[in-house]
Amino acid sequence: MTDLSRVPDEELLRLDHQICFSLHAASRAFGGVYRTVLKDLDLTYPQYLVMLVLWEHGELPVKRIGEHLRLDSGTLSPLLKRLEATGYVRRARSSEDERSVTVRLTEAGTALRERAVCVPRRIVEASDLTPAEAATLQSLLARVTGSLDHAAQGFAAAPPGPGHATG
Amino acid sequence: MTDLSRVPDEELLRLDHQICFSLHAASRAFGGVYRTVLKDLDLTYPQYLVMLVLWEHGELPVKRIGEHLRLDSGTLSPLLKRLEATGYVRRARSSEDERSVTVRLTEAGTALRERAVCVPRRIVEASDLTPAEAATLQSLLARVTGSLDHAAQGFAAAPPGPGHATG
DNA sequence: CGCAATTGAATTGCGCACAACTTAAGTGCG
DNA sequence: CGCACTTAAGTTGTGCGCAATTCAATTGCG
Repeated sequence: MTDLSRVPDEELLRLDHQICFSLHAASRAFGGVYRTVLKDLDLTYPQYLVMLVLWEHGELPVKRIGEHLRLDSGTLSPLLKRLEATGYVRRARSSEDERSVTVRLTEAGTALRERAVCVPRRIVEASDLTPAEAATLQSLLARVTGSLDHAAQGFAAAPPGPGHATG
Repeated sequence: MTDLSRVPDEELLRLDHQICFSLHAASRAFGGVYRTVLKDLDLTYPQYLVMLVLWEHGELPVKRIGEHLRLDSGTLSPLLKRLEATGYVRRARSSEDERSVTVRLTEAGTALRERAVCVPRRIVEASDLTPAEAATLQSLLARVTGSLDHAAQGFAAAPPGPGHATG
């Protein structure tokens, strides 16, 4: 088991280049393929994510959508306006709580699901991963995201503390 | 070995939700941690990537930086202007080829490396991955990026061609 | 040489991500 | 009740990422 504390900083600087850059590049590569595939549906990639959430859960307040996707109103408000302009969703203030805005699918938005059903297969094929690899990748990413979010919380709590290895 | 063609579309739609979203979320989670860690250095995450390239390769034309990071001048031009405004790089037209702009580190930019050396360790610790896991993740991401780029090329080359499944 | 094609940066326009702030609605405690 | 606090959306400003366009410099070919 490699002891991280023994690896010199200089080397980590290169390793880091590999990992952070790989993730950055992979994310953009996915974005590019989604962009191509989703063009026919008049959706961007983040808009597609919102539609997936709505197809799965039905109507939701903006807040809930944000929780599913970890996005705040600063990102979602204009995005949802564009989805509404395209005609896929409708936004309406909740009558029970006037602060809340409920987003629900229009007929066009519901119907779009039929046309979107072929998207995942095209992406998975383009990625050229076996289901097992995809599963490995997915679980590693989920773990990393959890750890990083946890660490980010720590940063907020404990300012510029010196090396506090999570272990 | 799971045969992808047997998995129903409906299920893929959910699986896809998992994979694409995981990557998206992980990328943003990394971004958040980098943002925190890099704030002291007056660098954004993409600016940090550029600095890594320059620290490794010395002065480079914009074109070369773009090749290393897969970014075009539309992204790099304003980013490099900001790096120049911060005082980390200087841009100058090449005398041999007036079309080309050479980017080189200033003293401050070179000196920054010393202060950036601790960044990777903090990120790796925050991600809570073992070196082996990091290696697995990195290689999977590299493969996916390659495949996706290749597929994207295919989209460009063969416009609305009939089913040319990548196999 | 002369002119079309190519190349490298930069610019413009759009959309996403996020921080910081604003506004309006709900909640709670004295 | 009244007033401070919290919460949900929205707005503003900055910085990516990318497509499309522009412009100048270079290259290539007749």
